[in-house]
Amino acid sequence: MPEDTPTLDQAAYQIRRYGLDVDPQAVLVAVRLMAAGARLGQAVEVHFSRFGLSAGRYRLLAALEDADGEMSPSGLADVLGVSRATVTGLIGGLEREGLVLRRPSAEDGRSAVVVLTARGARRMRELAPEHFGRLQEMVGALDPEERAVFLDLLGRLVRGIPALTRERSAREE
Amino acid sequence: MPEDTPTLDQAAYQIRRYGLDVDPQAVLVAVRLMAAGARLGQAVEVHFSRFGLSAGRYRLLAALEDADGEMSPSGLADVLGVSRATVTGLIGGLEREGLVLRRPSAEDGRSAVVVLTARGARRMRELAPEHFGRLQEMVGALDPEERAVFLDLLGRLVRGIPALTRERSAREE
DNA sequence: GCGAGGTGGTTAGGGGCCATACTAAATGTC
DNA sequence: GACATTTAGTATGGCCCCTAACCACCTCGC
Repeated sequence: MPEDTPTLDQAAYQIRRYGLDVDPQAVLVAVRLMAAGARLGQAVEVHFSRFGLSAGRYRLLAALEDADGEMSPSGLADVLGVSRATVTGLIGGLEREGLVLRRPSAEDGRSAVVVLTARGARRMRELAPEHFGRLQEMVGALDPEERAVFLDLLGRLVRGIPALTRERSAREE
Repeated sequence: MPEDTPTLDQAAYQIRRYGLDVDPQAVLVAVRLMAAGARLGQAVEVHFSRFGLSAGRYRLLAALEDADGEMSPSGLADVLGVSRATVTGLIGGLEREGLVLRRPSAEDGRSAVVVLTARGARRMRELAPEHFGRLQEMVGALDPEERAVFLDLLGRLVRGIPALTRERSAREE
C-alpha cells in the first residue's frame, strides 16, 4: 500500500473506461483525501492505543476538559459530532477504566452527567506532551504559510462534501 | 458539529492547559485533517449506500476491474491496503449480492480467484457517471492550480504520519 | 521423499461507528 | 389533571477494520 496511490494515470484510466467527461485531477484529489483520512485514522488509533485510549475516547475526555469536567451525554454527542448511541459506548469503556463516571442529573430526571475523574484528568495530563509533540512532528514538513494554505484548501473541500450526499434534482434522474 | 472545528483558539487553549511549547497551528492542521477524513468517510459511505455498496466493496470492485476482472484475495489485500481478513469479509458481502464470485485457483491449491461477474461489471458501469460526477463536484471549489498545491501538501502530510506511530529513542522515555 | 517453515484463506473476537427501536421522564395542550 | 408529543439515554444489530489463531497447501533443504 504505497502512499502515492492512486496515481493520476490510474484515475484517468478508470474514468476513460466509461467514457466520462471528468477531470482526473479532481477525482485524484477526492480519492487521495479519502485515502489520507483512512490512513491517518488508523495511525491515530495505534497512537492512542499506547495510552489505553482510542481516538473517540480521547476526544470525549478532551471535550470534558473543555467543559470543566462535566457534560451530558447528548451534549457530548453534539460536540463530538457522533450519535448518542456512540457516546453511550464510549462512556461505557471509559467508565470501566475509571477515567469517567456517570451521575444522574439533579434537574432533569431523564438526563445524566458524565464527570471526568481525577484519574481521567491525570491520564490526559500524562499523554499530552507526547500526543501534541507527535502531532507537531507530523505537520513539521509544512512551514506556517503552507499550513495556512492547506487549512484554507481543506476547508473548501470539506464544504464541498455535501455534494456527495445531496439529493439531485429530478430531471438529472 | 460545525465544519470549522476546532478553532485555532481552542487548540491553543488545550495546549496551554498543560503548559506545552507546541505550535497551535500545527496541531490544528493535524486535527482538522483527522476531522475532515472522518467526515468524508461517513459521507462516502452514504454515497455508496445508494448503490448498495460500501466504500470498501466499491474499492474492491474497482481493483478487480483494474486487473481485468480477476485477482486473488491476498493480491486484493495488498492493493487495497487492508488485511486479508477484511478482504474475506468484503468478498463475502459482494458474493452474496452476486457481484463477484469465488473460484479455486488452478495453479495453487491454497489460493482462490475472485472474479467480477457480469452483474458486478454492470453495477460499476451504472454508478460511474454519478460517482465521478459527484467527486468532481466536491472538488469544484478548487481550481487546477490549487488542486496541485493541495495534492503536494497532502502528500507531505501523509509522509509525516509515521511520526504518530514510530517508536521513540530510549532517552526520550 | 519428508519434515520444517512459509504462505493463502478463513474464523473468532474486539473496537468504532451507525440507524433503529425501545423506556422513562419532561413538556405542551385541552 | 390527563393525554399526546418530544427528548435523554440505552440496547440491538449491522458494517468496516483490526489482530491472533488456525488449517491446508506449497516449497525448500536434507
